[in-house]
Amino acid sequence: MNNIQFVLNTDKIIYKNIGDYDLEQTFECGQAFRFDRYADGYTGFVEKQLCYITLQDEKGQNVPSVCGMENASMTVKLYGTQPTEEFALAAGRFLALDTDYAALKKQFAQNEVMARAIEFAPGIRVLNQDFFETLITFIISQNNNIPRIKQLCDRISEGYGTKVGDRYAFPTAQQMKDITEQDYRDMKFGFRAKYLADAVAKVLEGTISERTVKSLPYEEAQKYLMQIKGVGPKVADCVLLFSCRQYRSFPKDVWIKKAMAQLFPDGIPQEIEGYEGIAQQYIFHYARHTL
DNA sequence: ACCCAGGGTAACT
DNA sequence: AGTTACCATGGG
Repeated sequence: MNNIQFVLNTDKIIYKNIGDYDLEQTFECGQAFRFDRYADGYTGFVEKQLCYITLQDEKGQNVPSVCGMENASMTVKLYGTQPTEEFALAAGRFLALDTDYAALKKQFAQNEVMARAIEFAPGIRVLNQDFFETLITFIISQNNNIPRIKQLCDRISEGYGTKVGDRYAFPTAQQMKDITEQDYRDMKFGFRAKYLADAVAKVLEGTISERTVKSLPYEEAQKYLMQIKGVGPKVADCVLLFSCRQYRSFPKDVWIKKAMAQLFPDGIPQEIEGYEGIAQQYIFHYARHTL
């Protein structure tokens, strides 16, 4: 774990000495569906606050990527509110600034194939997103392509989320409580309609609680999430990896299955043990852009 | 028109 | 335990 070093300003937080980071690799690698490229960076919601995220090189110049740079920084500008120290820490965790990626990558790169995948996209970070949003968006993701997943996530946000500035936050479970299965069908969610209704209901009635998921060991947490209709091993793994810090959770989609067969015919290399999920992001990105 | 998508379920061997 | 059709929709 790293210490998160930051400076609070009136409307923004500046994180210092952040190590390798690439905004496009991080926000467009299929882990988050509600961040948009804007000006020199990306906008989206962090902890229900609308943020504008940019990276700076050692001279303070905005750049899309700071891989290989010393003393790079990240700026998170808030819309219409003042950052607190508590928010700065939470946002830092969301953005994975508290995790020592230099050490992880050094360990992974002892494997030759992993070294290649990391070199291809050294600025990927696994975000730590909101539990409920991650659950819902990855139910939507099943048997669906990324552009359309984004579209459907936007649709549900614009219909039921809180408007902040000119954008809509992803709705809470409470905000989604009156959406019926038919409503989801009318919004073109297709066969996922009943899955979404079940997920929201189980979260609201407490059958699925965020606190419980986060307290359980990996295997039990996966089974626990699979109580929800339409949540199988892949969706559960995505939720655990992208919102519960279960870094050994290894979502296996069609791309990863293809990539693993080709890149690692002998199975998962021991160099990534314990952090298969983080390693998986490099492999996923590498596979999608080269295979 | 055609294939496929960051899959899951149910109904089969 | 390991296959396979089917599910809705629309991006490319």
